[in-house]
Amino acid sequence: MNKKDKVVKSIEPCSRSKCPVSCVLDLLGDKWTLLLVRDLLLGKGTYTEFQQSPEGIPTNILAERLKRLQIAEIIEKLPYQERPLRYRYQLTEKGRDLYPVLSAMIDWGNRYVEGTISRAEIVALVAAKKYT
Amino acid sequence: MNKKDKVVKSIEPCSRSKCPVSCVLDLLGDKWTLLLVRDLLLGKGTYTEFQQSPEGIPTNILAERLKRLQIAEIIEKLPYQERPLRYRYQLTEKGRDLYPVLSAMIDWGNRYVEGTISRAEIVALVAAKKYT
DNA sequence: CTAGTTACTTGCTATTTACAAGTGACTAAT
DNA sequence: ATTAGTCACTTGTAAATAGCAAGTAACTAG
Repeated sequence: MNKKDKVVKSIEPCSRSKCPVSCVLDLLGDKWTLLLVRDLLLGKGTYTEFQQSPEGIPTNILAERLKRLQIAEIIEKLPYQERPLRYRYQLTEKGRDLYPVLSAMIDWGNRYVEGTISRAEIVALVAAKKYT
Repeated sequence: MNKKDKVVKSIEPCSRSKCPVSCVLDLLGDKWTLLLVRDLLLGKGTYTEFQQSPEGIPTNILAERLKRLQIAEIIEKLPYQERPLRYRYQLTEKGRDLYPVLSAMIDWGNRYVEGTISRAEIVALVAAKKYT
């Protein structure tokens, strides 16, 4: 095999078992992927917007995760301007339907992890365009 | 520092930001941890029961995750017999309250990942004690 | 006293992550 | 026309984590 094999392997879900939890974790089970889904749900869409989120995702990981999410058809990349041609990422229906998962995480985090900002605060920050 | 420093670092949640999603992922964002929570919700509790789950968790990872979940007070280890003394792990209230997260994942997985077994099938397998 | 079971631990290799720096396409300013 | 700047990545490398096989400790039953 060649050196230049930096192809993102599409990570066959259900490689470990047919359990839906296991399959979902094959796709989304890491520290960064659902943070991108969160950003997208909150209205972010460009590479630099993702980079600016407070967690500070490394750029190689960002690029790799965006590719995997596209392959999984959770997001799609669409041009939003010409001259210069620029793209933004957005959730597909499949991606938007991850909202209940995020929502359950927010509730649990707010209840059990001290110091987390509340759902209301998140919404307010987004409304005030102070979300970074 | 000594060689014998195999202490499980308690992974400070909120190390990256105060966002609840980020904090929850600090705790549970990997391919194995929520699978253990699933097993516990389905009634498993011993080390070998976890090992026998179809995904085949490596034993060092199993031991490490169990320690982290105890530190996070998501599970507790309780003796269930003497001679020989044996322990089983069980969810705390904090742990049981992760059910909505798992539930949302099951729904999404059933809808979007082809070939996953349905929630009904999981429940049936558990009822028939055929869940491994 | 030997074999078996349970619950891990250790050693080693392979894969993944993190961080810093670099690249290429394009545009706007001098 | 050259230079500087922005955006969206890519590359290189070190460090951390995962995966696999084997080993160990405590106990018990035969």
